[in-house]
Amino acid sequence: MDKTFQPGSVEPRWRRRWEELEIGKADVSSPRPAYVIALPPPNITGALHMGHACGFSIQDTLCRQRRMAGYEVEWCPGTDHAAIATQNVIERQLADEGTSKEALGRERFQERVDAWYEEYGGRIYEQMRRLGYTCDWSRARFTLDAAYVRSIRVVFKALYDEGLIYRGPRIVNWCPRDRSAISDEEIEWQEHRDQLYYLRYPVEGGVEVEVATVRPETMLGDTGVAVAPGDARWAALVGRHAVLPITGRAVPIVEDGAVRPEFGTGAVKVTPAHDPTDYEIGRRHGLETISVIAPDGTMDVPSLPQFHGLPAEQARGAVADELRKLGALVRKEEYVHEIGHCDRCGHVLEPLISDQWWVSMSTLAAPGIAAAERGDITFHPRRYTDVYLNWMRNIRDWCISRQIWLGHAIPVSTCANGHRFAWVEPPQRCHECGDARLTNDPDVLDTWFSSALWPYAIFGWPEETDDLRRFYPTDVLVTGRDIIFLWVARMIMTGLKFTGEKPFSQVMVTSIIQAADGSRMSKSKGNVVDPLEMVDRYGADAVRAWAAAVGTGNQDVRFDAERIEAFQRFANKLWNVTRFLVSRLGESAAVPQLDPAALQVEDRWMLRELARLVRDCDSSFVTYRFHDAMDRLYETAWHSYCDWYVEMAKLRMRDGVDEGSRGAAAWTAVTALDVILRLLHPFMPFVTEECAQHLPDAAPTLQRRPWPEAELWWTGAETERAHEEVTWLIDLVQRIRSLRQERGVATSERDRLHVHVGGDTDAMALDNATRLIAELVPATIVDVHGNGARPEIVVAGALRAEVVVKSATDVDPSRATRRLKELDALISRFTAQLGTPGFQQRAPAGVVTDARRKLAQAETEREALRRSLESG
RNA sequence: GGGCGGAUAGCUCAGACGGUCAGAGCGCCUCGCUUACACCGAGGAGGCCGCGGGUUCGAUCCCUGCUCCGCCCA
Repeated sequence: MDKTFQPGSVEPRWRRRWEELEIGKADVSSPRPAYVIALPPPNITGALHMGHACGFSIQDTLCRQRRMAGYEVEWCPGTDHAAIATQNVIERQLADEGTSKEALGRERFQERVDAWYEEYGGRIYEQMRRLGYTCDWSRARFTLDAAYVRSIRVVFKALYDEGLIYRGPRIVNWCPRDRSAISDEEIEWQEHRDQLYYLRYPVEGGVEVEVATVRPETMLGDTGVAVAPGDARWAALVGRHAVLPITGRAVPIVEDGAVRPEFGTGAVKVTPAHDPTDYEIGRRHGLETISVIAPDGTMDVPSLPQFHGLPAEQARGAVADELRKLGALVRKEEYVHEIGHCDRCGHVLEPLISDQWWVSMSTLAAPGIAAAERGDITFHPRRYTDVYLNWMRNIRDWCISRQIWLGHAIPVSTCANGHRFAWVEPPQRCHECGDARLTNDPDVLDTWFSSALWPYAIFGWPEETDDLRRFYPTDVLVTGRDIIFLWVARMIMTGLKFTGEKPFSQVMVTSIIQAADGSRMSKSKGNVVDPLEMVDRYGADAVRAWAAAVGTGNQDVRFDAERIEAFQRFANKLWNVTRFLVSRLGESAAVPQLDPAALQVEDRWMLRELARLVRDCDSSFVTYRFHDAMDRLYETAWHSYCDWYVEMAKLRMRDGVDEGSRGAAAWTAVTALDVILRLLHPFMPFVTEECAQHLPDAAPTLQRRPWPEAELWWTGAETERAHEEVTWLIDLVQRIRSLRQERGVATSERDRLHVHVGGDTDAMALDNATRLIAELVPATIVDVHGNGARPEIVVAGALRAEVVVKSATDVDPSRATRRLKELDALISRFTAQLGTPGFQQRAPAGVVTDARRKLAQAETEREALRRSLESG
């Protein structure tokens, strides 16, 4: 065995083994209970990022644990066609080649897309394998698979025929670069420093109204002026008309609650065609909607050639100049505000009126709200239930059409006679009149529309497949909170609607991984961390353990590679303690038969620690708090097991000691390590497999070993007693070590320390305590009485040690004095607490007796210390 | 404008029926290459648990106000 754990050489071997054994492949006909996770499909052409590494690692951990616990696990992987992102990439390529998709035509464009998928599709699967994920690759799905496309059309047609999908003109967030609508959830807000322009419009009757705007160019499309209801500054003007400069249009002045009186002058221009709030105001007051910006983001005002065709941003200055000439521009001031950007391409969004397809959401939302309210679907951490419900209760209709070429065509045709209908199979004739002259809708569906069916469409819905019967509904969905609305809510709504069942019962929301400075990781900022680079540097186990440790908390995390490095060391620690056992017991030796009578207190202490660890891990899986599990595993494996148990049992594992005692130590050491490795395996699969392989009775993979359970006797009364006393002993050893170092005794000097151990113990014979102390401190134990030295008293629980360091003349009372001060503080604290009026009556009995016991203990120790000081 | 979350050791973060719960990792200081591990071991320093009120026998934890910092929605 190598002296250090080498992830680079170990990992490929185990990945192969798992593939050969088809660990991830689910058997649809097995009698075991099913446990199912649908992987949130990453972009097929994308690369794994830290967010994936975090969420996917957590899913693999869940799956590995359930396999060990006896479930038939189906973790269905898949990829998403990410329409806009992919189209952007290919359009850039075409531009580099000096051509465009329009020049290519739809068919040849599609060929380019297919070639791109061919080349890059599945690359992300390879990356996932590097991290040891055990998805069921045999069932991998892609959102453009023929069967999947059919599922989408079935859903679309059903919603359409029911009247829940409609088409109509509305204001949408429009991306001029993608030439497509974008849903509310896909907007990225960024702060901009702009100018706030104050404009003066003449009002009928010789007065004026002054409005403030950051977009003077849109005034060409103004159809009103609005003020807050009851605003005294403008009340006199309400109901009259303002006359717009440049266009000369007369527009009404109205009162509307959406106007914030503190903004600008309290009066605002209203451009219903180019601002969502103005659109609403316009609707409320019956204002005209005049569009002045084209879908490409340029001004569309043929009657004003000086502005027509200018990009809106340029037109802003031009219009402002003209207004200045007309004396309508009062002043400008700097103004900071947030502007929506397309989260796919980053371009500034332009609110525009356009014809789009919509899903009416309120009827779909109601069952989704009820399911969460009833607790049929629960979120972890719990607070996300409220986030979800809040959004669902205020849900707005969903714009599902996108004006791009790539993706699922909207399955709607219109015949020459004007009949419009939705279809599942591409039609030859009109469903109503049979006319063969059909026009297909040119738009495609929002990618999230297809994702909304993911948990059941992957198993073949609407066909009644075996997979669907066996694996749906799924158990848990693991994802980041940024797509609770985009995706989770929509899966719940369509799942309930079309399968009659909730698509999953648990939603596990993982932390978002931020850059080290707390900003968002993004390619454009150049601050992304590549998970594979982390795997290369620290090993896959370290990256996965990190994911568990940071991924399930309540908070977002700032990325810190040192945290990963800590788990690399942990893997090495496990490796080395295994190496140590193997060196003492021999490679693949049989597990020694246990003779319970030969168990020592430290063995029982370790078993009790193990029992607690098993219990804590189990509860962490129930509550989805993996950071707790990781914490406990790290602590128990490293500190309880390596630092204390193995050190205590070391002597007994040498040759030539009593066979019974040696056997009990070996049994306990192997049992404990085996349990730790199995508990840790879902989190750190590689190192645990590799270590377990060197232990007796190795299985081909830990995935075929059962999830550990604590034996009842590990927590029996005898074990409890032993555990308590060994805990005292550990405390005592730490105090003696501390004392020694304060006196400048080198760690390696054992001959100069003299200790006499006394006290009242039940489970532990004093000579046994003496043996352990000698080993652990380490020290040579002699009875200090009668040699003239003045001992210092160290107390822990019922154990007491009289310690002489170096010669008697060296004794420095400062330590004892300091400890006395601590004890005094402690004693006065408990005395005060016990003496507080009401405490003894009102506090729970346990707290009171606890306080009394601790007070008594502190007093005992103080007495002992005082005596030792006085005797000197 | 509305809603949510956060503020704990130098850094990154845990924390609990309200009662030795003030913790971990990293960093720092002092020892030590003791036959598993220097990717290590031993010891140690370091915190008015953001600020002000309130509830309580008792508050870092509950309530309230404030100050900063994020995120979401409009």
